[in-house]
Amino acid sequence: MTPYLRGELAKEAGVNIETLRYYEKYGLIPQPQRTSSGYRMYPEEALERIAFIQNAKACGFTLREIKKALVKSSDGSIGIPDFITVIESKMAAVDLEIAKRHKTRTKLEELKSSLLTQDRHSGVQETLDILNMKG
Amino acid sequence: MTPYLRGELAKEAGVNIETLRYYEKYGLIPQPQRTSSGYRMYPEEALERIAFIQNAKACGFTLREIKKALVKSSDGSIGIPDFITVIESKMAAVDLEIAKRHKTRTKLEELKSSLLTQDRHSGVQETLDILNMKG
DNA sequence: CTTGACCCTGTACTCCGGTACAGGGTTTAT
DNA sequence: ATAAACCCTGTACCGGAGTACAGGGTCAAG
Repeated sequence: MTPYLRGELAKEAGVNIETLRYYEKYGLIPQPQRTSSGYRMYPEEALERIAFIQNAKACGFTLREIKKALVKSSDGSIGIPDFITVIESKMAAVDLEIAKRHKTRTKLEELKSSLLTQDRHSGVQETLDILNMKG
Repeated sequence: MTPYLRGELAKEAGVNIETLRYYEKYGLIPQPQRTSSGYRMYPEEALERIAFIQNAKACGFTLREIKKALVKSSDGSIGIPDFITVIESKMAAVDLEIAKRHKTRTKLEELKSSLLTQDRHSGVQETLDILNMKG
């Protein structure tokens, strides 16, 4: 099965075929070998690399951050303590996002209950007024 | 004080001056009257409209959704029950986002503790392997 | 030997919510 | 009268993560 052509790898890894070209240009995956006619031939490891990227993405890392991690790791210049710092700041960012969404949810609940306790015959203007409240 | 020029309204509403032009083109705020020389003159209501938009944005509505709501409300064709449905589906969406972020957080925690319990002399490859785990 | 499915390249476009800039006109104060 | 501080327009750009398309080349099957 290995090596994979671009379409095969894309299918196997569950990403769009163009994404592979994008990642390559972005520097997230190394330039693969080519056939004599210029077709990309990906080794088995490419599949793991893509999986790694998807996983890191799912952890909330941006491609830029993933790239940095990959580059640093090939240097060997980053250690576990640094990595933990990165993870901790990412955790803090995620916490912030969660808090923000909780606030949003509260707002929405308030809005909903204002609507429910409102006069049955009031119109939309009042709805807008409610949404208009500073809060 | 009213009517406001564009810069005045922007300052008063706490948005960038260009945002007003953007909202106007987008159809979120009506075309204001103009002076003979073409300057926009916003009525007092514009301020409320901007506040409404900011508020709805803070509730997690996109500009597109806000526009839809505004358009419908000027029709008079949307009632409170519809609005409640909209709010509820937005709440569900927010809940989903919160859940997703909780999952992310868990992943990050796992990753961190794997690193902490790891052999002090292990390198980055192991770290990458951890991130590489399906999960 | 032609058809179809693949591959190559570069470039442009998508969404979202604006922001910035160039090249002018106007208004206000001095 | 002139400078500063506004305003006008259209258009391009930002970041993030791709996606789409045009205009070709290649490979395997029938």
